[in-house]
Amino acid sequence: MAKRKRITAQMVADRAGVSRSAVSRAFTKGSYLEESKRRRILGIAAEIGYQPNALAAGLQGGRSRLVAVIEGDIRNAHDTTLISRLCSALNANGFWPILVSGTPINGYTEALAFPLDALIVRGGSMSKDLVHRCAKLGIPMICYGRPTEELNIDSVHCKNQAGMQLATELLVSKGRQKFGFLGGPDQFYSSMKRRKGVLNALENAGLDLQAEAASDFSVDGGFTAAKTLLTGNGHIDALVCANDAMAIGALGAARALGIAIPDALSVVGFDDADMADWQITKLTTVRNPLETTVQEVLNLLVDRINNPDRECRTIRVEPQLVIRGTH
Amino acid sequence: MAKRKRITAQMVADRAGVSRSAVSRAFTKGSYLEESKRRRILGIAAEIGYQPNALAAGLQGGRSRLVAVIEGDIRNAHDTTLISRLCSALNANGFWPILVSGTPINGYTEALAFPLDALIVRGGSMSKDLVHRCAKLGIPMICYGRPTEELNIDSVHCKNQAGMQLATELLVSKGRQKFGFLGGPDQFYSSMKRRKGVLNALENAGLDLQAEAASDFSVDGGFTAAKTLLTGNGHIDALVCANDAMAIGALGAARALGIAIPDALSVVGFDDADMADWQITKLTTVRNPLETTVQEVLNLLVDRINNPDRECRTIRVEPQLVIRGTH
DNA sequence: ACGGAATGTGCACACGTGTTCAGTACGAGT
DNA sequence: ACTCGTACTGAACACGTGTGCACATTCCGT
Repeated sequence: MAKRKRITAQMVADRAGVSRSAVSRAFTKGSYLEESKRRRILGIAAEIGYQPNALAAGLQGGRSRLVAVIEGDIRNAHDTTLISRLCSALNANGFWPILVSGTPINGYTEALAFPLDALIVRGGSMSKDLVHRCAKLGIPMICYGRPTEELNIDSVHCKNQAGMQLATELLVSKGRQKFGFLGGPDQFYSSMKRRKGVLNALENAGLDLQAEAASDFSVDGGFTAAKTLLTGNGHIDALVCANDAMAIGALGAARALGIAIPDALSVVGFDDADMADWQITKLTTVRNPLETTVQEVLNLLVDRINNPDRECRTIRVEPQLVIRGTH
Repeated sequence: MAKRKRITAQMVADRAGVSRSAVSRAFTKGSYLEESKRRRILGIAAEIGYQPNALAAGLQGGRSRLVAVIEGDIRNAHDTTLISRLCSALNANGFWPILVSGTPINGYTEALAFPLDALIVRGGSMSKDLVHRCAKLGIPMICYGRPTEELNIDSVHCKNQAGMQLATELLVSKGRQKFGFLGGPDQFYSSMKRRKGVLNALENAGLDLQAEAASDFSVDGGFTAAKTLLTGNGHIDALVCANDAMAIGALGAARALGIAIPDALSVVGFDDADMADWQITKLTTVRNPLETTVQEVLNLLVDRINNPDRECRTIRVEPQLVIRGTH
């Protein structure tokens, strides 16, 4: 073997005694071709294992069905899950996701070597250069996790502020009065908005934020930060966390300190990640719905491809309170 | 815009007053081209945003640098992490991973529409058809998670049996005598081998397995199964779990039942997943090293591309005992 | 001054496909 | 019989690139 010889349409044509065009037509539905001939061609193709070369087809002017998914540096397990689902959805809709991860070399513009049908990127991984080049080349760009109206780019993101406000209001309604907030890295858009949600709810209730700490969206980070927060001077009876991982760390810290949950302390998170629903966790949280987000991204993408000149759109996904056992 | 006009080498050539060949050569290192001319070309290319079209280049006979990564139906969080790392590594080495996930339609053979440089697949997601077609087309196939010598396919997998045996021996050396085993789905190759490791260690120590249950590699599954196991008739002082997720579920079950860990019960897992090292967990486990696996897969791949006719190779990755706090 | 090596460049081909365009065969309508 | 429309087909082109080959130019040694 070794010779890596690709099976071409010409071979099928020779074998079937037809022209190469006929073979192409046999695979293109909506083309004129005598039914018996089409069946014979498809039969021979299956027999010798012929498949139209997607590269050549993509070159041929039309759509390539290739979509770059810029993963960037992933921190959050929830993000990894989202990407995985997104790729599945792309597959199911006949697209081929090319995953671009790791640290950016040229702001991820290397991926533009392919004639992409679209490019999907997380808000945090967008570079000016990438945006500029995509616009110039006319490649649709879909962003998730952050609004991008000002850049004239389609985007999908969860209503972070409203969601966290909902969760905080729940705790207020339970009679909690001394609130702490466990945030993520400063530059994270989502963490900033979620914090705002907490402050809004507290202001509406005439309460103040008693304590605050920032960590890195990880379980361990949450554990350490919560431990400090809970052993600090001011007493706290409610801890709102900017994501589920940190909330779970906080639960561990409370347990280590002998603080009863939810009797002495309410803890809520954000995302409704897998681990929030574990029986050993049962974290009260806010659902940041993956399926909806994925579906909306796909809708935007398909819609944009069919109608390249339409106005850009920003989809705000509705968060949802998930009542479990830690509030 | 809308016209999605790709910038071609010809445009750069016109602008620079050279032939199109010169432009191609400017981007191909190792080609003869006057240095000043090369610089001028690259300058103009950067200016108008030209990049060689990877599709056209791939079509041109040589390597396409495309690698299909068959993800299949992912169950395990650890698998998702592996795939993410794998894609990063492929990126870093100049390959473009096309992710194929979801349920197989034709045994994942649709991905062969691309002239792939290679195809990476998990042991569990291999179909006879896929193997056959790849062999016929001369596309290198790398498998991970299962040995595949009999199929003449390169593969990488962890020494499941030896690893679990190591962990069991650790518990034996601590004086544990009543062992339970928490396994995964029957058809999982890895679970089977890990169980064998437990039995080996016990046999060497003259001990019997006291109790056994099978679950689904998930935290919740582990929780439920462990609860049953721990409340059953036979008393148990050591619980060996086929992966970390189930072990963490088991830890939760023990806590719920008021069983002190590690005083009254030892628990060990397998994988050394992220969650095993959480401060709230500190699970004693066996490292199934991701980085090594990824690196070995990449080595096999590059080596195979450079030398298509070499003998197939099976790499057995050495597991490593990770001592933490639950044994 | 002259032959030959060394260096640099452009032409043309190949890669494998989808699709347009002109053209053939054939049946039906007048 | 003649025209017209219909069903079908093959030749040819375009997509954008890398590279073999032949040719042009420069340089050097004698």
